Amino acid sequence: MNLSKPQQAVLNKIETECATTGLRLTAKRQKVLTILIAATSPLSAYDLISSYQAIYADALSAMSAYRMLDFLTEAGFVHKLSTTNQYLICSHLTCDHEHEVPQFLICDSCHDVQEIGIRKGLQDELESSIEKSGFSLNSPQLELHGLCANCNNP
Amino acid sequence: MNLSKPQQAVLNKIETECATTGLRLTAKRQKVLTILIAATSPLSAYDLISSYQAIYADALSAMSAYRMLDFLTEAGFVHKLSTTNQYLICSHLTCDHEHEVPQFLICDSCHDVQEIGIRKGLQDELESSIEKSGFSLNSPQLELHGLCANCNNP
DNA sequence: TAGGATATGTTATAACATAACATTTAGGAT
DNA sequence: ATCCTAAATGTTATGTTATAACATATCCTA
Repeated sequence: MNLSKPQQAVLNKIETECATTGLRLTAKRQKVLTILIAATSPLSAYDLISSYQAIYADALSAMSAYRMLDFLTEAGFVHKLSTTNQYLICSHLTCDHEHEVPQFLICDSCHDVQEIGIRKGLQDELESSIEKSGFSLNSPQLELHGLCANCNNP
Repeated sequence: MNLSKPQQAVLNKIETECATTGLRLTAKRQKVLTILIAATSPLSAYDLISSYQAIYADALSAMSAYRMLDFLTEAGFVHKLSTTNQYLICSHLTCDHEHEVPQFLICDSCHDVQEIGIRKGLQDELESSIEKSGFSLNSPQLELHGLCANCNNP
């Protein structure tokens, strides 16, 4: 499967990180990851299974697909959109700055998804509104639905 | 089905609002709503179906359940938690202040859910970080996972 | 190189959600 | 009052998402 240069950079970065941290990026996991890196939009688990079959001429069971997705999500390489049950590569992997709370703008018209970084002030505000309750956050993720710039001005 | 006084107040408020706005709160919808008002934790659609059967000795089909839930969610009386596929009554219906962006703190240990209001500063910050992209929001909802105060200090 | 941990294979099924079309009911117009 | 229409509900079937349970293979390490 052919990746563009920036896509290849993402894959390289993940490979390096796995080598460093001891996470096992097996052949199948790498193939799944490659599909997600190359995808132009978020994929459902079953989309992924179809792509896998089409691209690698090899079956991927639902069970395996979900296991791979769990692994990649756990590791922070991939995000799951709970509101649409889809998966997408983290778009901030090759940034240098500190990893932030992922925040997704999901267009309900064209289904495009943009991952934006949460701003510091916002994150602070969010956390303070929560700590008051004695609640401790566990990697929050924001999914915001609406219309993207294109669909707003057709 | 017996509701506590504050629960009854929620139901009354919704009945009044429907009478005012012309929304049709049919008998079945009211029964579903009553179950959700009385529930001590969020319910899945199929939880609701079981409760309905148990309480009203009458079948509720999946199709109907989802239709009722859609209606109640559309109307803003009920929220859906996308991360857990569960539904719960809006806990701010009998507040006087302006209705806010719903924000949920979901405990991954005891599964308790707390609905807190988003603070003004946070909402502003959120919106400004989004408008920059030309994106227009459509009733955002935040679901934040972590551990509640009880589970933090057992 | 044996043994345990991690990953994957396999089968089945659970859990969540909606399509499509028929029928009933509520409420306004005449 | 009763007809008409839109909204709601009934019914059947099926699509979609996700996991349980147990078998087998592979990898690392002592």
